[in-house]
Amino acid sequence: MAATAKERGREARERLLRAAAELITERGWTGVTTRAVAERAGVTAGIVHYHFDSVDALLAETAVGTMRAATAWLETALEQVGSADEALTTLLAALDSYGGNDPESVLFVEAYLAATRDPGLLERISAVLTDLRKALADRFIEHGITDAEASAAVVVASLDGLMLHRDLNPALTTGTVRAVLRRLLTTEQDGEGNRHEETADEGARTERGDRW
Amino acid sequence: MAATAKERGREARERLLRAAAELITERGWTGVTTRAVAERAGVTAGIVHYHFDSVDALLAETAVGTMRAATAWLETALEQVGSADEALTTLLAALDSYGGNDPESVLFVEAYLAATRDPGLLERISAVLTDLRKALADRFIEHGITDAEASAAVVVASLDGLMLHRDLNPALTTGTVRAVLRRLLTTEQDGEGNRHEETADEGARTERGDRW
DNA sequence: ATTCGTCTTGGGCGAGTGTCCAATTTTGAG
DNA sequence: CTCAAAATTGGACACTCGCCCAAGACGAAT
Repeated sequence: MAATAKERGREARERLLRAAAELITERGWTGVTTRAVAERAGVTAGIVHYHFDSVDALLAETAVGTMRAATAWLETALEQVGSADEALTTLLAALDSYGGNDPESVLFVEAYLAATRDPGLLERISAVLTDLRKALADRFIEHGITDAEASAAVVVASLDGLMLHRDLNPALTTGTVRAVLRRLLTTEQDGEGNRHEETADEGARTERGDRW
Repeated sequence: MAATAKERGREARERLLRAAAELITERGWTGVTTRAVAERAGVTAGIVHYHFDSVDALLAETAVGTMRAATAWLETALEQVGSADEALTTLLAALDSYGGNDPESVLFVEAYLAATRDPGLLERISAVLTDLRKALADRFIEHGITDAEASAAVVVASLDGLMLHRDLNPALTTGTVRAVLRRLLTTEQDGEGNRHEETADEGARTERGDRW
């Protein structure tokens, strides 16, 4: 067998995946073309159909892979969290870590819309998000949050919505959103005061004037 | 001048706008073509560039027009609302009124993503959503909701995120979401119990097993 | 040195794209 | 009836699209 040839092939394949991810956010799902992907990856156009069955197959694999990587990172980050508030902060910080228009988040939404027209893609994406929801719900359960699964589902969905709206609404700063979202997290003994288990780290991560 | 001719022209123009709106949700923003729009509108392809400067101009006008109409309807609906909970119910019901994949909501998201690549479109869309946010915030203020503007902004953004996720998560029913979202609406004297001004109409609109 | 498997090249195919425009039809105004 | 404005037609332009494939490149195995 050809160890080096196979290796180089794998590398080209991965460059194509990365190039496709960039182009999805830049041009939109249906706006990504064979030749544009090839050019950005530094290969010729013919290569694309050697490594992938079709452009749609390339886009689907790119999207699922990118989403899986991003959520896997989030899930391990959530494991090291000491309170429900901190879990919320972790999620918001992930969005915050990018500039005005986070390319990775845009890819998420492009993938959702593409899944609208591709049942196979829908199923693969559902699996990715189910895992993320479960990871967040587990944290919520652990810290006694009421209605943990439903709360986690709404929070995860809301994050995507907030991402879409951040360009449309200058007032949507991380700090503001955090203050609102934490209200939907309540604990059992929350009846007398709506206070949360940990309010100490209030403005801990708001040091930068982040506008996400 | 030609009154009837002008009238027919106006009608053709509006048919093009409606056809474009359908195709945006079916094929995605960048997947809409001159000829497809013309065919669905029942006119020849040349007409498109008689009534519109370009395909992008047609798409932008379609999106802004559709969004403006939808939000205007919502805004008047919100005016006749008697409590903050009822405002929430009104918004959720708007999403709920459509089947598995609401074509109008998908158009919203397609427009957001398109606005990512078109500053002019971004500005027009921002104006539409600012009005909707303000209408909701006014209701919240009227009924003593804490942090009204921020809460309204998060709710409106979350709605779009929930729309995207409803196909990915069978558990996201209207009733479940409502129960979670209402928690982020708190009033001044909410300190002793986290109860809301009106809890009477709890399951009022959940009669159908709606899955949105 | 020859064979083999893998990857890569570059060009070509038919179909589809946005946009334009001269010619034609429709229609109300003079 | 005549005429000009508005709306429409159908075809053409120069590209770009996804996909395919014969031909070559090149290191590894024999």
